[in-house]
Amino acid sequence: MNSVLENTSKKIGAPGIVAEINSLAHFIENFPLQGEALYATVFNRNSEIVQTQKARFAVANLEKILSATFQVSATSGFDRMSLRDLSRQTGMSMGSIYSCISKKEDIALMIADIVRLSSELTRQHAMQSDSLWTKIEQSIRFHLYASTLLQPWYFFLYFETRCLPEAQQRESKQIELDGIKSFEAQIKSGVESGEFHTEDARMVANTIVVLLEDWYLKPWKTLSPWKANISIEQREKQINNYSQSIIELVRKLLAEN
Amino acid sequence: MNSVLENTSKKIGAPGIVAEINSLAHFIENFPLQGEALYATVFNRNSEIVQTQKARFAVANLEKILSATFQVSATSGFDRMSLRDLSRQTGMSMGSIYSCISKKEDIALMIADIVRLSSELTRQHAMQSDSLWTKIEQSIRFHLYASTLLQPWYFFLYFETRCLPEAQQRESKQIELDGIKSFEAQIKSGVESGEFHTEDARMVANTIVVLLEDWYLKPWKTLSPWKANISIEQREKQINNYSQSIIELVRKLLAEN
DNA sequence: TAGAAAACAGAACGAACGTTCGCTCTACCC
DNA sequence: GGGTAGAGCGAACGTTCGTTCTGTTTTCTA
Repeated sequence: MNSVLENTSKKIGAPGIVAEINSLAHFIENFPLQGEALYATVFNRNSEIVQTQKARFAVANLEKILSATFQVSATSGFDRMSLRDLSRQTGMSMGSIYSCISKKEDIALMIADIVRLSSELTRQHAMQSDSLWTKIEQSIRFHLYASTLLQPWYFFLYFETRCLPEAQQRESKQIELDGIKSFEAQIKSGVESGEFHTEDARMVANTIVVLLEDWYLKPWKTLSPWKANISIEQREKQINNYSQSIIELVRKLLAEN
Repeated sequence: MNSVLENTSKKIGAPGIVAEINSLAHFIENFPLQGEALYATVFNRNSEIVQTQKARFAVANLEKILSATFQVSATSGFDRMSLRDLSRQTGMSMGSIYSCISKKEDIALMIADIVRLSSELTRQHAMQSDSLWTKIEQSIRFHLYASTLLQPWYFFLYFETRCLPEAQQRESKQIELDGIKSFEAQIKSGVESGEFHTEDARMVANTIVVLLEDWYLKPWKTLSPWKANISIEQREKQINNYSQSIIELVRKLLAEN
């Protein structure tokens, strides 16, 4: 356990993202939840859930299982996805799957955990900026970056929350409310200092949050035409367009009159 | 078949809402999809699906079945709701349920149909206003009114679209895209005439639509504290607050600079 | 390289699912 | 007021689900 991401109490320490990040490429360099490291994190943070003991097998199988889960459940939902579907899609036998997890629900739990971790990481880091406006801007950009890289994860949590135990459901709602509150607080203090002008900070904050959700929930909107595999440069352009749209919109909402 | 709502081809004629509606109470007087008439409409528009022939029985049972579906599936989802749950909740036997519908999926189909009808009705009617700004304002208000009265229906369609056949899934997405396009077109023509000012009509339109969705998707946000049974006057106040928030926001987004 | 431990395979299990079937009941018609 | 169509009922059906179990193979270690 040499990483803050790997403890089992699921508290996180100081994030490993450096302060000044201004492009997707740069974000990717610093974002810890990608590739093999992502599944290693899943393994380490869920050692009580994951049955497989050897990290080498566990990480490889978690990747297969979770990827297949995203593929299958994207169209028909988690409930309709049977473990036989999963077995077919992963090429693993029932026994293999159950030597990795112990319940179907575990899959959903692990996904929810990673999304919460990702949200926490990006939000905490955005808070490191010094000016109010930069904090808002960075929060928006980081959230878009992270939810792009982990799109299937964010999407899954949103639509499958109801598969989770009630305590986890409440926690997911709380994360959204915290997001709104965080933006609201920044806007309000900007209003007090005379930097921003609005009579409804709550509404502006809420608008930001729902626009951020829209990004990973509705990739089919022509607003952000989503292809499975496009180059990082193209994706960067897409995100920049959308984040600029949001930022311009917020700027107008917070401008004088 | 004496009403435009009752034909089986599911085309709708001129809506029965009169032009000038400025309060929830007034909207309720004119909105055809309420109370018993709502379930009569379900029956008439789905005569091929509904097995029960006598309207008297069919309407009563559809009300029981659909109400129970909303109650049960709100927390656990449509897939997890078994027909035995439904039997318990409605007090009907399995046989009775199947003498009303012929497949579980039929329930979702009927709900989807009503939501589409409601969207169509409210949008068409809002278009009857003469000024551009009033059209936008009315579209927003009507949508909030309708999605409040039919909140469980709108909520269900959003979250259970994936239970529907693929053609229906595409249709649901199309409705959202049409909604955006409709707002976008009005904003654009306002920009051309100099009435509005924005460089990103699409984004403003999209923002309106996601804020409208937010209303019926997240009743738990303290933004719009949702209690099951509050008086019409209180509900009216709630909606007015929220619609005023949206309208003010849009006004600011379309104002000069 | 022998032996223990872990991972894997897939048949088997009981529960629960959506649906059907044979039957009873009831309201309305001539 | 007997006949009948249709509504209501609930046990039973075949299927599929999540999960378990019993071997077999692979991997690690000494």
